[in-house]
Amino acid sequence: MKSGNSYYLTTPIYYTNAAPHLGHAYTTIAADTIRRFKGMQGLNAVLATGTDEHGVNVERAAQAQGKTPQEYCDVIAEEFREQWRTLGLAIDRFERTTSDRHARNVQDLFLRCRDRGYVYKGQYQGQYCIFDNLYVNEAKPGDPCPECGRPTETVTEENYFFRLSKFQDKLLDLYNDRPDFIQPDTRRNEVIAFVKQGLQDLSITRTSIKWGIPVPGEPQHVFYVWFDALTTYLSAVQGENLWPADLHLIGKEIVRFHAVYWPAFLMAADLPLPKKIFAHGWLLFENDKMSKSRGNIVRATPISKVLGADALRYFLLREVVFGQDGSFSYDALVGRYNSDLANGLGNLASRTLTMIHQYCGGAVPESGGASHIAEAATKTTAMALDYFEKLDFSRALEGIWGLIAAVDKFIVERAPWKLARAGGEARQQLEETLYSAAEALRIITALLYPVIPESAEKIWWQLGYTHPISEVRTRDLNWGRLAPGQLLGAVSGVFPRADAKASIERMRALETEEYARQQALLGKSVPVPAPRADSKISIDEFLKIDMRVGVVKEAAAVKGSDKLLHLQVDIGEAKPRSIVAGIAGAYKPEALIGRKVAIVANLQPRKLKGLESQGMIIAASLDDGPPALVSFMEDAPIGARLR
RNA sequence: GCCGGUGUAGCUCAGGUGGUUAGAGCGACGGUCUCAUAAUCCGUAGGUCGCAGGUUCGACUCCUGCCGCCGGCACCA
Repeated sequence: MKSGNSYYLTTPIYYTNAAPHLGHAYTTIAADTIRRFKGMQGLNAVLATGTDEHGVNVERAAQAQGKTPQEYCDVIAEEFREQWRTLGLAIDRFERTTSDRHARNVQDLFLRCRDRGYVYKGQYQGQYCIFDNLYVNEAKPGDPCPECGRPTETVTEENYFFRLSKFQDKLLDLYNDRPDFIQPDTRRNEVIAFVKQGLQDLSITRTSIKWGIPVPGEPQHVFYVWFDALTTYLSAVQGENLWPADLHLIGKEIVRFHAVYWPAFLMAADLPLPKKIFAHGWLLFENDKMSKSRGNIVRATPISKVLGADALRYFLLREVVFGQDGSFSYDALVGRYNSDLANGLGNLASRTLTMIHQYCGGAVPESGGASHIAEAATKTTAMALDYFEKLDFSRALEGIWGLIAAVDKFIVERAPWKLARAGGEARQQLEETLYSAAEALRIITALLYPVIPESAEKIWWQLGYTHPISEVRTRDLNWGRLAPGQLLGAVSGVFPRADAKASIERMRALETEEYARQQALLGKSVPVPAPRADSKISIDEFLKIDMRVGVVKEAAAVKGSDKLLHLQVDIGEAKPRSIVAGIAGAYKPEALIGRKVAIVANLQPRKLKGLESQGMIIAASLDDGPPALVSFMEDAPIGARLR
């Protein structure tokens, strides 16, 4: 049972296939912010994160470095831990899929599901690449392996299956009864649409993988990804009365696993379901998707080293609407930093505290404050708390900055420096002004603690407090709590203005270093799928592939497909080859006619959308980028062989 | 192809159930104060509200079609 005063939230557990980058940091920073906010509400907030360490990719990465999987994972898991430490994130539990208690949990969950009749042994049939030891879930017989391009083989093996098909109605009821279960609504709608079209049973074990948690009593079976990974949410707080989780914070790419599979597993095991799943959007880098193949992944620590972790936290939560995709760029980051943090909050703190030192001997003056500022502060507080509760961070921050602007304006209107010179009756006005500014600053600072904890605490000390800001509760946000007579601490700038050009250069330089360091950690062959030593092929093997120069005679879009073009390619044979190619995203049919291309001529024909494809067009492409057709600088004769 | 979302100032975005001169923040430009981090504050410039029709006395706001972008499914990988 869960204790009423607690709030348990999780991030996904991160796959040890990659080193931590800004995307990981984004989720974890948001989670840390929520955790602190819940703490401010007086709840015992517990944040769990961790690492997903099983599977073939990890096994292979370890092997490439001559390490055991466990040794390899120890290094990467520590890298994640260290990352969160460096960023000052308050991680309460760090669960690894390789922990003993987790293995027992996965096995228990499995047994509970099996005992209730939701698990059965069946035949898995699918495509498998022997070379890469990889299951290609959606591939059809004859399809190439996405990793190495070799043909996949149809394998049949004995697996355990989970009866996901039994849960369609229960899941739909769940989404219907608890509209907040999946947020934002667009994700919810997608999940409902997905479940409505029917669910297939899920293979949850494999026999060909070794690096994983064994099925009880049958060690040749090992649990496959999601059954293992999702269960860490239970393992992380085992025996702590914290389950069910109040919030699973995830990225939108793993919504299905959390919103469909996970509740089904739990229902099957008769365990309570998490309260809410919130999927945030992707962080783009200067409007492009961050991906390994583009080489535009950014890491968090270089940013925090130059502008501070709080600058990054503020930027991510202010600039990006939580739940939608957002864009990171160094320019925008520094822009936000200077305009909002340095000129806005930092400057307000600096001017307010300095004036109290100069005009009031460093003690909070005696006053109730100006009523319209008190009102504005009260309104802003209510609004910001409401937005925080809804995880609408950008709106909350926007509102808080409205209050900062109001106080700045008020200071200029009152001109305390003039009041101080005037003396006499102006004294009371001066004190009211400075009390208002200081009290507003106190409230603003406390409200911002979940988002910028380190800087908020600095301002907090400067306001003269001796207890940590983490002890502030929402009721303390009421106007008038700042005690007159309280002696301020020494003033020092919290967000010094940044030279845009210099700081960007510095961040870029550090980023390069950090990238190199992480690459070394991972072993070179992991991030860039370069050919490995044992993947060399003989010339004979190569010559089996018959590549020919051809010219496109006809090209047309394929009905009912976004990606396919149907081409007629002349390679000097009696009849042009009919070739179906997935290049519609990059090429208009008419632009291809007459173009010289390279094709693989001895590929087994196959049917795509009812059209026979008698070959394959050679194109260069990244995982997620548009393909670029191979072409020739010099005139290449039709039918010529490539070798 | 089906479903959903979206397209408003240079940038990021607000604009319940249609109604006087379409807003904010940042950026730019001009000015001001001097407590403060060349900060603050005041002001100015800048928008055919994706395009084309339609409904209406009147549409950014409703309807239809088209175009662009994003996502889900299918498909592909």
